[in-house]
Amino acid sequence: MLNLFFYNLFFYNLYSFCIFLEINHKQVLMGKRLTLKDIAKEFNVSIATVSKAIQDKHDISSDLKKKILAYALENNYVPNQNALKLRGKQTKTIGVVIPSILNLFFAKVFAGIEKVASEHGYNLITCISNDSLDKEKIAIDMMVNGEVDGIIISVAKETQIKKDYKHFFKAMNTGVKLTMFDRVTDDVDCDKVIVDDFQGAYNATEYFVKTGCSNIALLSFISETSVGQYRIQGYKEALENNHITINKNLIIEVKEHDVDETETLLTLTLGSRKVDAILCLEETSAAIALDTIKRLGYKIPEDISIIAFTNGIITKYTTPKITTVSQHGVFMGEQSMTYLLNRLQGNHSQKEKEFTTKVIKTSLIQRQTTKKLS
Amino acid sequence: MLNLFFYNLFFYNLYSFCIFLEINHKQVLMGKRLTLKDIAKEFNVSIATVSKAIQDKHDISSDLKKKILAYALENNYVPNQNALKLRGKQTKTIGVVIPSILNLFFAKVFAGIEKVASEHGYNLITCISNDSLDKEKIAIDMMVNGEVDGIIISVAKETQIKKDYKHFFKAMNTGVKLTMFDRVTDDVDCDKVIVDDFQGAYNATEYFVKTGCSNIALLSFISETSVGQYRIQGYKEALENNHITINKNLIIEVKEHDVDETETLLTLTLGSRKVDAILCLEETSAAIALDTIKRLGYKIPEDISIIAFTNGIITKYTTPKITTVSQHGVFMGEQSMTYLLNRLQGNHSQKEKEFTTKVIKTSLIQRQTTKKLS
DNA sequence: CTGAAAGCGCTTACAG
DNA sequence: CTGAAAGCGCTTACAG
Repeated sequence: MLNLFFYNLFFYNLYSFCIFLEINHKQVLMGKRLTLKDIAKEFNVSIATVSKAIQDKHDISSDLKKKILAYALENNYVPNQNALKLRGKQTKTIGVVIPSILNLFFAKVFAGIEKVASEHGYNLITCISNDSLDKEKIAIDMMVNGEVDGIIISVAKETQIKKDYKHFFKAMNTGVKLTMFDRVTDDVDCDKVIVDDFQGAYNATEYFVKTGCSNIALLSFISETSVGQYRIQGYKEALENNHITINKNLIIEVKEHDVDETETLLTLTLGSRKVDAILCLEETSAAIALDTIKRLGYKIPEDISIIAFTNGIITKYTTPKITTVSQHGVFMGEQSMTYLLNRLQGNHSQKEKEFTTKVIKTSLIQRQTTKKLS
Repeated sequence: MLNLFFYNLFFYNLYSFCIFLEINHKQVLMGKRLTLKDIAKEFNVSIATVSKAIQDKHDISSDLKKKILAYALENNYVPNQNALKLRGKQTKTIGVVIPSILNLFFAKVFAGIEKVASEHGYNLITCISNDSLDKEKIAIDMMVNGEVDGIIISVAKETQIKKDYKHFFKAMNTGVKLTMFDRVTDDVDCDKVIVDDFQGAYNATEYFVKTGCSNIALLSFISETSVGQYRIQGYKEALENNHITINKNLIIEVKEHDVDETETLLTLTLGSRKVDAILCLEETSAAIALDTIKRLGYKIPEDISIIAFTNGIITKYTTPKITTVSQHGVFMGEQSMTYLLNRLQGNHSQKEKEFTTKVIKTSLIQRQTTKKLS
C-alpha cells in the first residue's frame, strides 16, 4: 500500500520521484527488478499462480487475477527476457552484421531490417564488422549461442578476400538461420538477397552507349568485393555486346576511399585518352569524379556523362545532380528480414534445405549527368 | 569418435559439410546446441566438473581438463548466453535507441557507440524510434528486463513535444543505467552527452557578423526539438550581443523535410527582404537552400553566405562546398558509451546519484559558402 | 580432484 | 481454482 501511494505520487509529480528513490533507496540502487516471486510473496500465493494470472489464463479466479494484474501493472512488472529465452526455443532476436553503418546503403538496409523486425516483435543485435574478418567472427560467435534465432549479414571485405567462411558454417550448425544480403558468397548455402549488380552495370553502360558514348571508363573503390566484381562484369559484357573493345586503361581501380589517388588517376586518364562517360561503382567516387571533371573544364553531360551506383544522398545534392543506379536499400533490408522470418517460422513453402536467392532489380534514376535518350 | 571424424572432414573440405549435415540430420535441423550436459554425458562426469574444466579452473585434473577442453573446442561449444545472463547480474548488452539511422549524424554516433562497446565486449541491441513516442516506449520496455545493463538514447521528437518521460523513470527504476545524448531533457536526471548547440549557433551567427553580414536568416526543420531550440537561442543571442535586431520574418521554420515548402518560403523571404546570410539547422535544409539560392541567381558567398549544422556528407560534395558546424558525431557516441561504461562498472568518481552532463564543443569547418575573416 | 545441490526467473504439464 | 515439481543451461559455494 505504501508502494502504491508512492507510485501514484511518482506518476503525477516529478518531485515525488526523488522521495520514491529515497524510500526505496537500496532496492532501486541495487537494480532489483520485480519478479513473480515478489508478487507471489505479496499475495501469499504460489509463483505458478502468479505466472498464470499474469498470462491471463482462464483457470485462475478472476478476483485474484485482477488483483495480481493490477499490482503487476502498477509496479511495472516485466518478465525477465533471459528466463523466457532460456525456456523457449525462440529468442525473438535477430543478429545483424554489416560492414559499416556510415555508408548510407547499409544504413538503408538496416532501416529496412529494423522496420520488419519491429513489426514482428523482434529485437536486433547489431555488430559492425568494419570489413574485418576477425570482428565478424567474434560477432557471430557471440550471437550464436542463445542470443539470436537468426543472423542477417553482409560479408566483410576481408572475409571475401580470404574466403574464410568457417564461422558461417559453425553458426548454421548450431541451428541459427543465416540470411546474406548484397555481399554474399556462393560457398555458403543459405538464403540470400542480392542486387542485380551485373544487370545494373550492364544497363548503365548500355545507357551510355545509347546516348552516344563509346569511350566509357569505370571507376571503382570496391573491386575486391563480390559486388564490385559483378558490376565490372556487367560493364564489360555490355561493352562487348555493343561491339566496343574493352580498354583496360579505362578501368580505374582505387583501393579504399583515397581522394587524392582518385583525382590523380582520373586526371591522368582523362589527359591521355578520350573518355566520354564514366561509370562509378559508388557514390563517393562519383562525387569525386564530378568535382575533378568540373575542375578540368569539361561540360557535363555534353563532354562526359556520369552514372553512379547507389542512390544515396550525395548524388541528389551535387551540381549537376548525378544519375544513379538505385539499389533499393530499404527494400533489400525488408526482404532479407522477411526471408529470415519465413525461415524461422518454418512457413517457407520450400523444403527445409532449399535456399533461395532473391535478386532485386536495380533501376536507373536519370538526373543531370547523363544525356537524354533520343 | 564418429563425430570427431566428420568434424575434421568438415573443416578441411566443404563438400563433406553436406555429408555432415546428412548424418546428423535431425540434430542439425532441430537447432540443437551443444551443452555442458552433452559434454558431461560424453565423458561420464558431472556437469559441474565440465563447467569448471571449461572455465580452466585449477581444481580439475589436467588430464580430464585437456580432454574436455579439446572436445568443447572441436565441437564448438559456446555457453548459452541466456543462462549466463540469468545467473549473473550483467548482461554485457547495451540498448541503443535512436530516432533514425538514415541521418548521418545518428549513424556517426552509433558507430562511435559500437566502437567503444565492442572494445569492451558489449553487445548492442538497437531500436529506431522513428521519432515516435510509442515505439520508444515499446523499445525501452523490451530492453528493461534482463535484456540490457544500460541504455543510450536520443529522445524522439514526439517524446520531447509531449514531454512524456515516464518510460525513462520506469527504466531507471529497474536499475538500468540511462545515458542520453544530443536530444536530452532536463526532466530526466541521468548522464548526458550533448553538443554545445547554443554555442555552435552563436559562433556561426557571430562569424556571419564578423564577415560583414547583418541580415541573417535562419532555416530550420527541427524547431520542436531541444536541439533546435538551443540553436535558435544561440542565433538570437549572438544577434542581440552584436546589436542586431531579431527579425522574426527571417526565421523560417518548416515542419519535416518538405522540399517544396522550403523552397517556396525561402524564395518568398529572399524576394521581400534583404538577406545576406542563412544559418541552416541541418544539412538537408542547407542543401536545399543552396540550390534555391543558386537558382535565384545570387552569388555565394558574396551575396549570401551559408552555414549548415552537422558536418555530414552532403556539405562536402555540393558546389560550392558548404561551411558547417561540426558536431563530432563519432566522438559523441564514444563519449556516451564511455560514460555508461563508467556508470555500469561503478568506477565513476562521483557518488552514485550525481549525474554528469558532458558538453561537446562544436567547431566551424570553413568551406566555400562563407567569406573569409579579414 | 569430483559431484550433489541450490538457484537465477520463468512456464507447463500434472495433481489435488 | 491453486500449487508442487521439473526443467531450460549455467555457476558456485559446499561436501566428500
